[in-house]
Amino acid sequence: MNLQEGREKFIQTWGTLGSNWGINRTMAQIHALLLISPEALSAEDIMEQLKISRGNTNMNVRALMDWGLVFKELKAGERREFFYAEKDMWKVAMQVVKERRKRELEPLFGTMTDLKKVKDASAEGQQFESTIANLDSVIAKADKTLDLLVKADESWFMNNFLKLMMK
Amino acid sequence: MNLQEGREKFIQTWGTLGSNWGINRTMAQIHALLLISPEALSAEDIMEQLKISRGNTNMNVRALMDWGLVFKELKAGERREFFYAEKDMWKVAMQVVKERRKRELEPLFGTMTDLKKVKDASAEGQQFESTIANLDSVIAKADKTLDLLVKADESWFMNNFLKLMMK
DNA sequence: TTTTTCTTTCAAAAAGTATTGAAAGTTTTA
DNA sequence: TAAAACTTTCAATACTTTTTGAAAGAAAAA
Repeated sequence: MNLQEGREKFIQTWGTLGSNWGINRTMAQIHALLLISPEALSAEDIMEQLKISRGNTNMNVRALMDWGLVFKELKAGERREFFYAEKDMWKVAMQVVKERRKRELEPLFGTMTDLKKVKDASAEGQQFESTIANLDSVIAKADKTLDLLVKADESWFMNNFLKLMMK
Repeated sequence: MNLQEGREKFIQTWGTLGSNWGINRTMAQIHALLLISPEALSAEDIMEQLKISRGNTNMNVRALMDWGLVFKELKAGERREFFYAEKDMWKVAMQVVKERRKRELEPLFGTMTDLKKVKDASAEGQQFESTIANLDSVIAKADKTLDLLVKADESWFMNNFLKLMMK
């Protein structure tokens, strides 16, 4: 497998992986392309390399910036914008965890609070209450663990401790 | 919010959550319904409660069984099949982790092995090699961590240790 | 064996999601 | 100010995924 084939395979694999996890395939492909590009790319570059339209490129590059995975670079004497990706994959993983926690876990807390208020003496009510209480405790645990993981990334000690644990 | 409203809200929330994570919405809704049902339900029950077709019900119940989240129950003197869900949400989470690891991480290893073979002296080649090597190490770390987590579930000591850590 | 009851399959239709490309918007340059 | 160079928007279109329902299959009952 030569470089060109490798690049294509990586872009396609990352795209498939993304769509398995509820992330737009093109968004993941642009991310992959930027991850393996040594220099920041313009919208035009991305359009050409992935053979996608201008609109599609623009939308997905912005989404990637929203996720905190891609940044703009302003080149002196250049009018157009260039984009580059965070390339430290541990940081990428932490950023994704952080964002999904914010976007999905946080709204869930509100819903769980509402659902925990339901009271009903029937068998169905009992099962409902018990499932909700149990789920709530698992969600709370997951949240604490993810928080610990993300914070570890910002603390030298925990960072090393975790890396040791995962050896 | 009364029981009926709570049940509907839970089913809808679980469905949305599932589809955010690349899981068929209906599959997640059937799972939610079974999670809050004290008794095992027949295909007919599921069809009625979620207002979906027989084919859809059958396909998604089977998918849930494939995931190891739902089981068949044979009732004495009853011809049709009944279905119930594992209700311990910690076990549910572990089962999902286990399955996704098997379905997605394992095939990834093969691809990474191929991609690691690419050698190219150009700047693009250098960035490609470095991104792939870094990604490979993060994936390997994640895999070890998930393995630890799943195994912990089966070990009394690690189970208690982890629960303590996540306090 | 035939009928009944239930499960499974799958092609067609519907619903949902992503993509295009042209037009409008914005910023810089002349 | 006007033109040029680029970015953003969005309605129409294309594509993907899900759902339906009728038919076929299977197992139990008559």
